[in-house]
Amino acid sequence: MYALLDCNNFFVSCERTLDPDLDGKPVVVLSNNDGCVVSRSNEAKALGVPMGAPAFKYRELFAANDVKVFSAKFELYNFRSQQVMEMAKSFLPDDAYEVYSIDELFLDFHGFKYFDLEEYCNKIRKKIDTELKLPTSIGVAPTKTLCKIANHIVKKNTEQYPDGVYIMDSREKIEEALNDLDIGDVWGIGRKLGAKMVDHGVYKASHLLLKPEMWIRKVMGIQGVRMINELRGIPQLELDKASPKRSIMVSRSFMQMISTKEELAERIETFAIYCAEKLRKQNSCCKVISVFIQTNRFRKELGEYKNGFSIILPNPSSSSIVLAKYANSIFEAIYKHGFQYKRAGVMVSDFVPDNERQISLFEKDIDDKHIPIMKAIDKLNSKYGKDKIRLGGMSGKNTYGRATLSPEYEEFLKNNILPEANYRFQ
DNA sequence: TCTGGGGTCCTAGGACCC
DNA sequence: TCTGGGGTCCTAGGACCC
Repeated sequence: MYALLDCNNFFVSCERTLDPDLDGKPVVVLSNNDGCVVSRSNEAKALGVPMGAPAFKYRELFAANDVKVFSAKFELYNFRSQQVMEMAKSFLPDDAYEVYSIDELFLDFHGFKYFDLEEYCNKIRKKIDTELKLPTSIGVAPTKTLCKIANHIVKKNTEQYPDGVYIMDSREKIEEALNDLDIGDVWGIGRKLGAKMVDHGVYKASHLLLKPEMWIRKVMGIQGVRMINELRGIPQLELDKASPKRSIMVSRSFMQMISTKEELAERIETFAIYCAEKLRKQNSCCKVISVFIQTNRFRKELGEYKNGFSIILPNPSSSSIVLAKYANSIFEAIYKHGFQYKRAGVMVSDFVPDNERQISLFEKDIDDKHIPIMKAIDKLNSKYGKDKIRLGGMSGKNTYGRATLSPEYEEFLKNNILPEANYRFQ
């Protein structure tokens, strides 16, 4: 059996660890630039605030219902996430887990045959709840896809499962769950596939199992075949071990649109430098760097332009200086005057370990010279705080709108050295 | 006025090879 | 008038996830 441990309303729950007065009140957390709702308390959900709701459309509802609104504090969420993961992992043998996202952890209960899993999961949950003040749900089932569903069931039926644990351990329980579950709520069915399924009369998860495998294969590809096996209780997906990332992206939407070339160039350079720092943190060098820029897709009347381009580096690099230079040269090539830009980003990919760099015979390799400088900068920044040391030209302006930091959070930042995240970021 | 920021995997189709 | 049949590798784009 596998389990999925999932933190309930994670970002909101993190806010409540700083201020218990928020308990029982409607609370939402907003994305960067205070743009979208990315986490909602149960009370906020009950008021009809959807996930991803643009904040400006809900200001009145927030005010009318005294909803507490917070800007995202990713340092805090990462810190809490690591606390949860550490605590949960301590209940399992080495490597019998997969950190799936900032608030989700898969557990592998292989070898727990003689354990009462319900009782054991309760123990895990209670410890996290009492010591960290973070509520979680645990779904247990024979496959990862069914764990997702078991977890979903816990969250939907809190009165029925007040302990936050559901064990899906029989044919009948699985059948019942699949009969109840809308096809769009199956892990791996998104908006497009969901619509297509409905067109073909597949409304519930169980309907999918009635379709011939050839049809599944044609409509959904190989993933679909895996999915139906997982739904039948035949494991197709193993736990992924923590592995270095295969690509790294830094991108932002700008609170105010950017119309000068210099300002946008500066942002791109900053993004490239952040990419380089993340690369060095996982001891990788990249072979490819890409840059994209785009106007506001919600303001088409201002004119639309969107472009991006990748180049292969002469030598794999993790140098801030090198990556900033190439990012800028791409930017020069794709920039078009006369538009107001809303969003831009830099992505690096095609990694090699930094001790296995294959140096081009024909290009001079300057990366080696940069490495000592870079490492020194990284060290100073980790000691004294992000961006205390910067390359000349890197923007020092804070371009985020982050209006609603609380005094408790200022206090929290003062008292904690925040570790880096090493999992997928929400 | 105001609409996030990351990631992964798969597929189709083109380039190229013999 | 006639115009192979495979393979492999790479890339862009689309789908999904949180």
